[in-house]
Amino acid sequence: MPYNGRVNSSFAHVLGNQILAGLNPQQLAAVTLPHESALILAGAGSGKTRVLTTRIAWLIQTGQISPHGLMAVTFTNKASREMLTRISAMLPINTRGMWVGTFHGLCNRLLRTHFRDAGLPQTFQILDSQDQLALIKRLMKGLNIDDEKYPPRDLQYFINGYKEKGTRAPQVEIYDDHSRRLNELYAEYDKQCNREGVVDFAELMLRCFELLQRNEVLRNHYQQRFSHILVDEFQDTSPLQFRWLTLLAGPHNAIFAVGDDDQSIYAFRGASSKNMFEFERDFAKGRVIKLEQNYRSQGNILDAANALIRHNRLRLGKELWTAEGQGEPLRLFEAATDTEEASFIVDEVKSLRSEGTPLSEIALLYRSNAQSRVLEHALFNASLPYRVYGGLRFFERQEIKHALAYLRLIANPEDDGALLRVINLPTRGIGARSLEQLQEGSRMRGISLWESACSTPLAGKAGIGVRTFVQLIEALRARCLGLSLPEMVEIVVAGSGLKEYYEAEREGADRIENLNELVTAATGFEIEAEFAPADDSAATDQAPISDETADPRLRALNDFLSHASLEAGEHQATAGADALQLMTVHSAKGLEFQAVFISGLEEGLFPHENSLNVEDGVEEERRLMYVALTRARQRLYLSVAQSRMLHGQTRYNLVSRFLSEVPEGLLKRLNARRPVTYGAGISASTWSTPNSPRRPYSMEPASPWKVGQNVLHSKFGPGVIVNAEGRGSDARVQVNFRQVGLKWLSLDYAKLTPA
DNA sequence: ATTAGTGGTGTTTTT
DNA sequence: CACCACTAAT
Repeated sequence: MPYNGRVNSSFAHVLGNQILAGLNPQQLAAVTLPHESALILAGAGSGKTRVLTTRIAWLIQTGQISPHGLMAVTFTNKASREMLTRISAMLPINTRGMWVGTFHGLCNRLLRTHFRDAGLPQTFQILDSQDQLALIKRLMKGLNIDDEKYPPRDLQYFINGYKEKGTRAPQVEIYDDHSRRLNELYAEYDKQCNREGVVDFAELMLRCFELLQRNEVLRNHYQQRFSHILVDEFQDTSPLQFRWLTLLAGPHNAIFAVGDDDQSIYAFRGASSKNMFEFERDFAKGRVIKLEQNYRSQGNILDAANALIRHNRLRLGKELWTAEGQGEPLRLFEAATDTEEASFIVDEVKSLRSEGTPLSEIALLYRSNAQSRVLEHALFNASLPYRVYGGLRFFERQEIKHALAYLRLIANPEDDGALLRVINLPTRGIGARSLEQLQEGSRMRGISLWESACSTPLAGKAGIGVRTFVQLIEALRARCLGLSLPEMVEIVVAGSGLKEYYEAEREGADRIENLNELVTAATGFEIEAEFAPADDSAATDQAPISDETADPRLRALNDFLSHASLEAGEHQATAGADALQLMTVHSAKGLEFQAVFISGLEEGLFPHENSLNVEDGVEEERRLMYVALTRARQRLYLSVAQSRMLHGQTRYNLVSRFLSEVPEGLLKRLNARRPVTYGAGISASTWSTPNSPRRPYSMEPASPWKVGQNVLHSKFGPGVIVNAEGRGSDARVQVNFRQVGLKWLSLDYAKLTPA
């Protein structure tokens, strides 16, 4: 629907009232702020998304801007979809052409439109983290770098870290030989990306930033266009993203930043909630609105969350409250093993379901993806339907990546990574030796592997294989031009030989299934794209500055490939069905459920052990726990497993410190710990477990000190035995103490008491 | 050239 | 345990 510039005022008045109805005073104030930058400190469940979308609707409805005159940025694709859905529910406009998206999505859009100005090929491809790591390894091998001394992962971290700060290799400060070498590799890596026409995630941001900084005409154009910039989850912005925002805002535009410093959980990715302090000081200039009324969770849940987060020092300060009642206490279950924890969860889920809670309203949260296995196993055996978010996503599966590599080669033959992935898959008799020759050739002549493959005649079988491959790609490309996207994918899937390859595999059935699914995904993608034909270019071409439209025959393919990298895809079976929701705490951010299980509340896991040595690491973990707690509306379960199978071996952990930060009065312990006597007068304590009365160690001869035993030391405090050796007076045990960590103690000497 | 098998190693969270 | 990199056998 075309925008008329101004809406009939009485019409706007009526609709405006409808839009604003039901907002609390703080929300209303935020929604109707004047055209100035402001910071909205919005606690969990305080109607953050509602405020954001209502402001957009209000700005448009009252004629202050057109749908093209604003930009709204989110972090996840989920969030941006949600925003678009809500806007279209409020306003009778076509949201397709609006600039609402993730940072990376919007940067991609800008770079595609101005690829020439950005110094990129029209068909540049996006590397996901896997692709990036593969490129780094390849680069290092080519340069004969010792990957013991310079682990590829470290280099990846080094490169991304600097890119997220907006620093190119020449500007990096060098401290020692090691960082000098890393930085040389950073420069080499960027050169290689440029040669191949590929761009990693961080590069997408940085390239776009530099484009706007360097090109005044473009910058002015977009500054004039986006008079309002709205940012969701502002606490998660990196320094570079912050500078990108302020560059687009220029001196006159307003940035409406919504965020919650207590929910900042992406510091590891370069995010810094310091941006919030800086933004308040330099842009919002004291215009801060706090949204503290929570509309989601009942009192006890909020009390727990507030009590927990008070242990953090670095806060802007904010306390959630609710007009609803206290509700139920939090339910705590302490299991002996991870398996027992899982079967407890299964039992509870079953009874929740029988009480009428839809499975889709129940979430199982955990700190790390690896924890989902045990839960999935138990759910599968209980035949409860579930859906796992995260983990290996659709577009990250190897068979899909292989198919995409063929498509990428058709779009951009310079993409060495794509070529290496499929030149010998299915096998064409091209082995390591021949590949080395090709790589050597392209390194010497400074050309891509593709060119090398086209021009270097190799002897024997390999030579035939290479020629077959080159001809195959060229034939596929020729057949694809002029076809629709799903037809292209169809042809590539059928013509690449991938299907035959997987048919020969024993476990290839799922993979073939996924390849067929890829064609479906392409069909769905094309249908969506058709809803917004030239909507965007119409708006962009207000000024004659965009590069000529991409070859339309490749445009669809390129868009699809970008989509595959940027939105790896919650593309899974059982999507619509009523199923339990399994996900990491990170991916639960922004969601809410009637009942939530937080499992694995153990030291080393949550908080994660890797966070303990990081500056303010535990505070970030605590914020993560805060996010987890505030996902629940009515019922919240917390569970601990005393022992857990991890990395292939059983580990014994202490109960998470976060549990002791939740006031005891808010908890209902589902299994009270009580002393149990074993053997000849040897007193031990164990966990009373109604669901599985037999514990593993009840099978073994009684002994006072067993691995897994909780103990109390007069000096070191509480701990758990993690290891034991020796007999009689030589007997020693290794204890993991809450306060002082691991210690070996002689049983003859140390004053240990069972706890 | 390809594959199967071995041994060593490292593991958070995501666009 | 799962993913590599490397080796030995085909």
